Amino acid sequence: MHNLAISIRISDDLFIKDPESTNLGKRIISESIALLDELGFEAFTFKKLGAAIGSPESSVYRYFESKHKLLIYLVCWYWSWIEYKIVFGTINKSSDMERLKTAIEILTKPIKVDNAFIHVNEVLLNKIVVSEATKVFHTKEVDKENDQGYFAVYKRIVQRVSQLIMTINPDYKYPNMLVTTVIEGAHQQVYFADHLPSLTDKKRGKNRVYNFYTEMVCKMIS
Amino acid sequence: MHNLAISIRISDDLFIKDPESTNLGKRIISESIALLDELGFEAFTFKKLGAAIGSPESSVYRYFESKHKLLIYLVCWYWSWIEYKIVFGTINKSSDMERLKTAIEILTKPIKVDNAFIHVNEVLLNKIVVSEATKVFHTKEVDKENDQGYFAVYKRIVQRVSQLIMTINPDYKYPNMLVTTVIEGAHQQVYFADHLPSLTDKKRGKNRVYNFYTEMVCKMIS
DNA sequence: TGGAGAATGATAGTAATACTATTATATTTG
DNA sequence: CAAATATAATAGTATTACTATCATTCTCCA
Repeated sequence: MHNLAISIRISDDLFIKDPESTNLGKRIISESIALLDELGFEAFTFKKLGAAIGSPESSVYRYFESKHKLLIYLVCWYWSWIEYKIVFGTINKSSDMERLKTAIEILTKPIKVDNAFIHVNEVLLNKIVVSEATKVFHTKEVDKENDQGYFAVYKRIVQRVSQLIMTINPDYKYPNMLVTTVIEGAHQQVYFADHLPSLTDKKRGKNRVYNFYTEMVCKMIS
Repeated sequence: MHNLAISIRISDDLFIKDPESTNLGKRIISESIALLDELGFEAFTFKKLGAAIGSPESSVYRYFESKHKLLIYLVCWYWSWIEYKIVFGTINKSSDMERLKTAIEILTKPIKVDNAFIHVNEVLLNKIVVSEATKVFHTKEVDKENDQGYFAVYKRIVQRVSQLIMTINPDYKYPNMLVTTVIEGAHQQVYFADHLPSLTDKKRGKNRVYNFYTEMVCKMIS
């Protein structure tokens, strides 16, 4: 169908050798997604990943310095992909309010596969982001890694949506708080639905996360 | 001042030997809080903790099975303490709305030391909860640990506040989502203010987290 | 007061993890 | 076809997250 000549560009600092540049690199990406989903970040090791792709762990280390950096790489990839979806999804909308609602939809509704990137399973990657992404910045190295620019894409998405909000209501006081509350909250509700259902409201149907956070944004900025 | 004969009761499953029952146990608690704050969960080890209290790591293992269980213990202790503050803080209020606002205040405003528990520094413990608590349930063992009841206190707090909301507005559709969004969001905003300031709205002053989430709850349930 | 039982200390050991290093063998490319 | 590059195969290291054992100290109560 639509096979665009688009590739997601990730900061050079996140890898030793660009995994997009070789076959082995792409297998590292696709298998690490599968394995991270299966084992979780703690039990995931480069040795196991090596076994999964039929290569020694030393080969993986030629692409990524550590499993932590690999996780950041994947999360960055995810947010870059989301940013691209937001940009292209909002470009043709006729009002800021419509643009805002589309952005929230992309950020809160379940993910669908995107065949434009064959070695990345976006549905699994979203699951990983939902369950593991907090570990990316909840470490003692946050400040250093923030200085390195690892969280730039995420921050840019927040800025974009905040700016939409500020266009709609220039007096609104807490645009960043509202946007991060929505983005992180949405992931949290999905995780709770799977593992701690009493912490969410599962009965409210399939679009409850989208409905809840859309209503939240509308009420807050009006 | 007020030195109540109250002690926080934690589920037996979280420790091998009750740390409240001995002097060494209490030192394990107080030093683990200091060390976790200093090193972060990843760099924290029982060996280092042993060194800090002048005991071999094997002694620490007589109290806690693993550093993960110790973290859960501390987080549980924290939420039990918060629950006690909510219960006693709301008991004398004259309306449900006042009770709700008090609960939100306790959940979103900065923590002050509580001299009732000498071996626990609640301010540090709150910092640990803010930076490390997501690791408690973002593991592959969530479901098992949930079955063991490790998250009961947290869930009970969510239920309490949800019920307050439902008393005020029995038609409100998403009480649990709203409450968890507030609790987790408040911690997140504090973490962002320290490490990723562009993701929050620091300019909005000291009570911005409380103000933002109080406004959110009021607007959402009205 | 003395002795049993419990708590702690001292020390050792193990499998796994998160790497680094080295050399040999493919594979690509000019 | 040679040179450069990528990968495989293998080994090694410090640290982690434990478990095990035995000696010492403390405590409490008969």
